[in-house]
Amino acid sequence: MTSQRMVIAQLIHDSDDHPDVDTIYRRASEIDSSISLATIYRTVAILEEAGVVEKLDIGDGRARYEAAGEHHEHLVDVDTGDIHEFHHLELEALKERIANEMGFELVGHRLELYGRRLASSKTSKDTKAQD
Amino acid sequence: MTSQRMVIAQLIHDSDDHPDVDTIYRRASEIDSSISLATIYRTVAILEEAGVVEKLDIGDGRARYEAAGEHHEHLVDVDTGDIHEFHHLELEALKERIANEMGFELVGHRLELYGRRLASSKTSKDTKAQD
DNA sequence: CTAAATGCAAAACCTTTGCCTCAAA
DNA sequence: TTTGAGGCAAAGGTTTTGCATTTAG
Repeated sequence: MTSQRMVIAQLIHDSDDHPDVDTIYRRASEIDSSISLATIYRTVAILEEAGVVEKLDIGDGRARYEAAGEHHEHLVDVDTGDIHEFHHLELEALKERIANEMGFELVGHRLELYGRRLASSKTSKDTKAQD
Repeated sequence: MTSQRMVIAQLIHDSDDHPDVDTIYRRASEIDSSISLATIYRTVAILEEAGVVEKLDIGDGRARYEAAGEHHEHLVDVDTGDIHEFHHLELEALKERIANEMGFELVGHRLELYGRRLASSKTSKDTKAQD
């Protein structure tokens, strides 16, 4: 509705990395220098609530955000901090099945793999699992 | 080595829930009222480093700890906040395989499922997946 | 015009750290 | 005694909030 909100939503949508709030703040400031940190926090909360963005927690103590959409998982390169996305149907199904086996309906999940690049794949920076 | 450290280690080992630092602090205080919060933080960090306890992050902004040992995953009941543990070999293998497919050696992972108890299982409070 | 959103600054939370004291070996 | 651990309180980093002001509809 407001211009700030559009700037922030657009910005997250255009980001193909996984910016934390401070990064979003800095990028938003370049577009509208009057935007405040508080607005970033309030807006990402609203956007998340609305299902427009998704919060990501890779365990470094601050929230990251990405555009919502095709749900994918994240593999964090422990040496570089790079986040690689992947999508795995078998995994999706398995999570669901496990929840059901335990008597639950799966309403959400959080998964991050932490890995170190194998020597044999050092040459390919963009190896992806089935996607 | 010190009495405080033993109290804390013992306490976490005896807890079958997943206490956060403040809870550990309160429980430890009952045993030794002179223990300080700083010591809890320093000690859990050391115990984690030593592989004696494991840090758990269920996304509520504070760290929880449990005794290390058989690695299991957690399913959080979104209605009650209860944490249910499960162990699933197929999942273990799949995570490893996905990392490898992406050219990584899996060095860690984090998984939580968030679920709502199915009506059909409302009677059983202790349903477990294969374990 | 009216309600909602923003900015600013203060506060709330969890966690870490400096420094001096105390305890273990 | 000597080194490491603990207590206390202050500081750090991230996120939230109160309140007055501005903006959208």
